Amino acid sequence: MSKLKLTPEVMALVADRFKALAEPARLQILSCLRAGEMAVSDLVNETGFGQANVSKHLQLLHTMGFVRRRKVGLFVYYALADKGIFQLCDTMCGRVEQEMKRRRKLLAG
Amino acid sequence: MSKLKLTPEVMALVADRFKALAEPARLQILSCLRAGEMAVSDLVNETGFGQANVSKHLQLLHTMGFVRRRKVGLFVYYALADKGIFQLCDTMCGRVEQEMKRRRKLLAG
DNA sequence: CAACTATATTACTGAGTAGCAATTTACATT
DNA sequence: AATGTAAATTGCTACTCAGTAATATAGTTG
Repeated sequence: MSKLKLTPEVMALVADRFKALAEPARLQILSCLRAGEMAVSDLVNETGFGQANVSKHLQLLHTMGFVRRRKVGLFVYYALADKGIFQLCDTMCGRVEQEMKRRRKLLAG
Repeated sequence: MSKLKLTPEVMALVADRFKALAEPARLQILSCLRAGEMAVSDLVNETGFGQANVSKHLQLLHTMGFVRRRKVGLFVYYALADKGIFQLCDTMCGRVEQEMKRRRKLLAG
């Protein structure tokens, strides 16, 4: 319960984490990882993004604590660090959904 | 329960909303609004940001559905649109806190 | 209507970063 | 050791956007 004080410094840290999720490419990568652990090359194939690109996105997601890595020989397997990411994405997804519903109702009315 | 399909288009919308929260200035504005409805000029005084700057941030937050507006004479009062924003920010704040705890433990050990 | 005030908008500059190509690093196999 | 492969890193270009100053818009008051 030790509530963290919302100093500008803490807010910058929070903002950094939101920024990590503020990129469709990274959301897509996280979405892929929902199915389970995957190597970088798998994610490259799955998403169609370039290898360097995927690698950089994964570095950022790892730095921000959203994914964990596991090295096996040449391969590096990435996986979601915890379930908390779902809550964040699902909450935001719900907001989008609600907004679309409101929009539809407005057009219909 | 009507789960929205995670098409790239939907993910872009979700990313846009995360992006709105991915800015310390906007988090600070939202944090101010936690105390209650405020006019633009109040937020300018409270945060120390420029008027144009605050206005632009508020536009974006409004577009993304995070704040509602209410015009009274010359003044425009902004307020948090709902409680859902707390959940998002608090969740992210919790992640930061947990990370700092882990960091401290690592240094101590 | 003229002067004033709160907010919004516009035009601009500088900083950050996504994406790509090329290279490097790390490990494996022969 | 030499070759091959997966992932990381680097250098680059193009684009986005935060912040600011100046201006425009909308409302109020004399």
